[in-house]
Amino acid sequence: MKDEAFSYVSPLGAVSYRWDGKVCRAVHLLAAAASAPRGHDPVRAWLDAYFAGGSAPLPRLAEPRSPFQSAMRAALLAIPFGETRSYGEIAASLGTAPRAMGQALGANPLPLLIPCHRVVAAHGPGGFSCGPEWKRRLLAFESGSTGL
DNA sequence: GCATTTGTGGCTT
DNA sequence: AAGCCACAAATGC
Repeated sequence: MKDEAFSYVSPLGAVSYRWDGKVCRAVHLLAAAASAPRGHDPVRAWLDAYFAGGSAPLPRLAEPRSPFQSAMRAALLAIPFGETRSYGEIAASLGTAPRAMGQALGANPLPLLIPCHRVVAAHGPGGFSCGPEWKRRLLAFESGSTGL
């Protein structure tokens, strides 16, 4: 299968994702702008809807590497738009340790699609795989889109 | 109140 | 199998 790398230029930055025509295999948040987006795929539709300030049904994502990531994905998707959960909350929800959550989230191949940016530390901003600025940007965006 | 240490469970190599 | 980690809660100061 040919997983093509698409680039989506969002108001918050450039997002690169891999779409093989059926499922979204990976998502990567870039630091700088990239080439103009070109394909018509559910991923792009979702991104468009998301950055429009709303939520949309996720495209078909690649299956998680482990069952745990599946649960983690569900737990993350359960977080409402514009809200944030702590690692401890998610960890407790999954019945695991907070540290495992950090690793699992960090190993998450599909950031943004899976709202891992909505997961913050209990007493701090936490971290982000694709750069803390993205997390901050996304949270600020969601915060402004909802209550404003 | 802030700094350090330990407990913890999954992920990467 | 061993090391690493995007945390949290409990001490120590």
